[in-house]
Amino acid sequence: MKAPRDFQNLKIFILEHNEKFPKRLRQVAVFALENPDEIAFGTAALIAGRAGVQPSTLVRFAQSIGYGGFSDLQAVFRDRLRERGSTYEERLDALSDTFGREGGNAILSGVVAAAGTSIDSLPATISAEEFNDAVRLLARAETLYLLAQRRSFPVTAYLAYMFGKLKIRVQLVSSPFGIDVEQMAFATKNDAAIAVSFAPYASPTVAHAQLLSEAGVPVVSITDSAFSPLAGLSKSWFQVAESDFGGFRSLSATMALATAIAIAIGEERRLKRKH
Amino acid sequence: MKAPRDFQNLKIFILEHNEKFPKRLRQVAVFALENPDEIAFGTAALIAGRAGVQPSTLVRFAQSIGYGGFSDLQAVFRDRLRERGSTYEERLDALSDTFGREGGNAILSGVVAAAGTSIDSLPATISAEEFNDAVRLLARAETLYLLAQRRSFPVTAYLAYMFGKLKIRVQLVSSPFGIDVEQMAFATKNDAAIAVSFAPYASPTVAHAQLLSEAGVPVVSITDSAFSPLAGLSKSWFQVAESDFGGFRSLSATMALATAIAIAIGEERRLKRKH
DNA sequence: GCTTGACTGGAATGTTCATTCCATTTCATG
DNA sequence: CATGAAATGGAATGAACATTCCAGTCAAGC
Repeated sequence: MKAPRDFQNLKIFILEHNEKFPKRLRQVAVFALENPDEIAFGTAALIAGRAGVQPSTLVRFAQSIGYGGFSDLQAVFRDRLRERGSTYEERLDALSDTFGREGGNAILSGVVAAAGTSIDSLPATISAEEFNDAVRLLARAETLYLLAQRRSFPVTAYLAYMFGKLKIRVQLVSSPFGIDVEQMAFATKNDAAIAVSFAPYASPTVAHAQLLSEAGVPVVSITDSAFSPLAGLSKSWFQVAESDFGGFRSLSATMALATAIAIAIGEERRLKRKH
Repeated sequence: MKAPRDFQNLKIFILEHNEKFPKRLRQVAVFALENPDEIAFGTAALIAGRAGVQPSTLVRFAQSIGYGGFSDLQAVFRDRLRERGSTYEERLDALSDTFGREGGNAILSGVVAAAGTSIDSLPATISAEEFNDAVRLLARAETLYLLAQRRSFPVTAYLAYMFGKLKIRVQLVSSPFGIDVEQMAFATKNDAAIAVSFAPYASPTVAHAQLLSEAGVPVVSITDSAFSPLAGLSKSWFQVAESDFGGFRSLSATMALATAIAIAIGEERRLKRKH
């Protein structure tokens, strides 16, 4: 038996052979895949204790899949951690010193790091419940009104495209024709709206959201803080904290959230239709 | 002397006190900050060898900043690696099993993981030289023509907004009026174009890019592979590999790249103006 | 129900480890 | 140049380590 020397393939290998392992060795296999960090850092005695086996069993396990011993196996788990690049936050820190001095490479890495940070922190500010509630609310709507201006406009443009593909009726309320208010007059409480705005909040977006909200149309917002004027008038709202680089914010995390919302609504409708 | 027990602050602490350390201890301090992974995994003897000091010096260093010993210090470096969440790729792997079964949370995490993967892989496909060349080319242009349709349209919408703030003249060639060709007739070789398109390549975008290219207008493209029709007719082009989740691709990485390009062009123009 | 081979627990072993200790060197200060 | 404290190198030490080994247990096959 010869197991691969890299973590990714080792994982697959172990999963495939899991049934063939005797009781205690399987115990080790399961523990290893579930607690890879423990394997990487712990000592044989410590890990064995946690996994409920003898240290010798760890060695036997490693040898049974073709490694020289436990230490050999541990090296694979350590390399896994080593090859994980540094955190986006660390990268941003490192770049903040050199901004302006270096060439375009620093700008690209900086924006990438900022986008990464934003995406990293996205799940933290959004609870599964809120997300599901909002999705259910939006999935019920006959027509979705999409509200955004300026920097946030690309988000609704993308949503409009996605909803189009999902065969969900939308009204993009950011037309250059100035008939926004007339458009929205058709909205009823059987519809719903998605409003996107970040500080400094574009006044048309807030006004439109207000108008719809007062007409009984449920509004779901994507914005940047609890102090946003959108937060108060929304049935539910999502906080997205886009990290900035040199004062510029990308839309990476907001786009990811928008994508998730669109997919989730599509999924919700698909399930409803089945019943 | 009492140094913090978490890596982030320890790093700051060491940097601040670096001058006060005696020669060998400073050697250790520098090595530790430059090779944090070595400290996390290596043994005292091994690390000492690499850093050019005696093992005892490592222990002395740790003790001099208030730690019990080297092992104590090492624990901080290990926690740093532990607390780095798993790779986006791993998260995607883990989710692929459960897609569809779980609720909206899985969808959100999935899209987030896919966006993270895309952003992770962005720097790999874009060399600093190419990026700088493209930026210089675009920074020279009098007017920038932005070409995109459908899914890629939000990217140019965002670019139009960014360039507007940077006081750079743009023409968004995706108007719903059908006067695109007439618009582009004004373009000269002193202008430039940014075209964005992914498979299946929207034919108007390709046609417009072709038109401009033949008129001697340099075109820079953002697309998804070397087989893209945009690749051939562009002065330079960027490859963005957006990972998908359940068949849907977000625009997170593309947005990050677009942001970086816009900032870099702004920076380039600012520097030019100074001279 | 007995035998055989695989599996497992736990003590034994030799090595490697972080740490301490002491002799020597270095450097600032008078 | 002399003196003392701080800094350093390197051997000494005892604890902790991975690994091996062996006796005991278990289950399958006849």
